[in-house]
Amino acid sequence: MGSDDALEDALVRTSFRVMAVLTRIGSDHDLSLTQLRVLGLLRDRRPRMTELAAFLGLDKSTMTGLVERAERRGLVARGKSPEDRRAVDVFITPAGRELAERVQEEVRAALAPFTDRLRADDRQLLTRLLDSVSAAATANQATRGTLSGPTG
Amino acid sequence: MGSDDALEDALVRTSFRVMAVLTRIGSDHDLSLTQLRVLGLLRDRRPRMTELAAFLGLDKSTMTGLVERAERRGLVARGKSPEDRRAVDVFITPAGRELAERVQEEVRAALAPFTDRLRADDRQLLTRLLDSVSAAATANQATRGTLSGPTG
DNA sequence: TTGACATAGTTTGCACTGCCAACCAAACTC
DNA sequence: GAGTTTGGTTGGCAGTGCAAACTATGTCAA
Repeated sequence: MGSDDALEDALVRTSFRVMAVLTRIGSDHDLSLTQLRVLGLLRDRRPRMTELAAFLGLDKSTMTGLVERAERRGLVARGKSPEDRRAVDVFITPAGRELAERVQEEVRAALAPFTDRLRADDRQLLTRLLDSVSAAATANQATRGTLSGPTG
Repeated sequence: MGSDDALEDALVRTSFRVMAVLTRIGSDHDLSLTQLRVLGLLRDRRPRMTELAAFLGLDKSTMTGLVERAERRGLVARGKSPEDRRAVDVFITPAGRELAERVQEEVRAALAPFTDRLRADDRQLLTRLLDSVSAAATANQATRGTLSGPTG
């Protein structure tokens, strides 16, 4: 098999570091990791509750509370779909967008010190490699995500 | 400064993918991300409650419940320190160690498909670059973490 | 030695996260 | 139009995590 697992272990270690940064910055703004993701997702989407839940890998009942609290804070809003009167779609408010952008900047700034010690060409290389890994994960997730529907 | 933020964004994206894998595998074994970390940490340490909390960046009161539940499941145990009768140190049980190792293998296996599409030399390169980033993060965290602990 | 203060953990109370099962309402199906 | 599926909410439950209050032990100084 894959001889040694150094790469997998390094991915896990690094991910925990990154999540620690995200958690800290999120909590500075009273946002959980999940809410951070929601805000990020809504920046360029206007999904329905169920779609949002699928994106996040959460149960739809979890979304109700998540959106409800974010709505109470004025970060997102719910709209009724004209096509399907059952459906509720979720979108980000101007305040939510502003917060999402501020948080993104803070995250970038907080991560920069860790990546700055790399040379410019290494930075570019790392970006490419991570994108490659991430893309593989996405493709795989899409495969599984589809399965979660009606059948196998 | 750093011109574009592609690297920081790639780190965040990849980290979310990795955490999704960890979350899924953890939940297969009824373990939260935090419990996964606890078990991992205890594999080669026998810290006190407060040290453990500092490692994880959590409040000590949070540790009480976390350890209590893991102890109830027989994964960890508490021991009284002979030097300081206030102190409680935490260690992993054989069952806990076995579970931790099984989970680690599953995580490696689950991540392998994503990294396998890289060529061997790219894998090695990525490992080196991630370790470099991770090490920088550790140094930085150590600086902050140490302040709460006894000393440097 | 005693009194003041610091440290290690626990307890209590609170809000949030996330799941499941049950439910309602609107769509689709035959 | 009865039966089923789909979209979302509700209620109940366990776990996570924080903050404040508390107990017990340790430390330091007068």
